[in-house]
Amino acid sequence: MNTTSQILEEHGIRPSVQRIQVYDYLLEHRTHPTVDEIFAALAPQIPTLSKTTVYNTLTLLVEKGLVQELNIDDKNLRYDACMEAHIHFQCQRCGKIHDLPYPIGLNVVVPENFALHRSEISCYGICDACQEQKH
Amino acid sequence: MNTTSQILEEHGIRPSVQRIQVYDYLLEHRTHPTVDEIFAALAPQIPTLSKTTVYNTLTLLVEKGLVQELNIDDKNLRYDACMEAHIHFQCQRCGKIHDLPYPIGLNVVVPENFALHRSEISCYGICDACQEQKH
DNA sequence: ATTCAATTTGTAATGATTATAATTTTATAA
DNA sequence: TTATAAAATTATAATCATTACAAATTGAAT
Repeated sequence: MNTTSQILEEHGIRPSVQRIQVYDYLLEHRTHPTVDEIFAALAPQIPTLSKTTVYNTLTLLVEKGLVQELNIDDKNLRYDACMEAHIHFQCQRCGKIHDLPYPIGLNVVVPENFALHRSEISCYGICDACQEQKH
Repeated sequence: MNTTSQILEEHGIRPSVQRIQVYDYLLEHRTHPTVDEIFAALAPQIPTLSKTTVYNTLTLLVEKGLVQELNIDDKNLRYDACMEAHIHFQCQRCGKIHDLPYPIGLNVVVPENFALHRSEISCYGICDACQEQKH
């Protein structure tokens, strides 16, 4: 098994404490957190941590293909360390983002003269937990 | 045939000059414009126009189901008066957003206890025009 | 130990969006 | 038509996520 540090190195990222912790946080919390949430979670453990570093680190992780950036939320960018094919569902009541399986048989195709780098499928509605509380 | 004014009324929107022009602009410009682009285009024709009004109008048009709000661009919200099933492609070089046909046979499904209101498919890559210029 | 590059940090700037309150317009009805 | 209330628009200020920038720190290499 690989340590987080090794995974970073394999992807050409020097494994600083900050980078390890940010990536670890994303690996362990599949909540699609915002920058603020990541910063708030790590700040106690890394007292000198700067929010700029969280931004820089996430940009780097995305560039190196370890993390994906989600545009699903119109307020904040969100980050996801799961790179397997899946789609997202944001609850319009609680705001939480849930993973959903990738639609079977779906193959996003673009015209010949377009080069497709990535695609993102975002769903919006009311999640299971919020449905129950309805009243 | 229906005038823009009539369409607005049918959707419970009082057809003010500002609302007609914003909606008309979206109907005639399938460029998925930002609020700023819409404002800049209409300001000459409506000298007193306020950007707040453009925001308010777009929110209203979205609420009433005449326009959809796109999260595809991480910088700005974008608006689209086309409500037919289709997906979007943003060029990572020029930033333009192109319409693409909805993938055949695709049916986005969510678990039973989730209520799906809408979904959005966003593609990223290099568009046809930018491919050619490559060098 | 010294030097250079990479990384982190703090602060300030930017810019999109929202909040708020005042003003104007529109509809209604006395 | 005039008075009044509601709706819509406007201008301004506030908020807040993100980016820019420069200084400080760390790490690696000679």
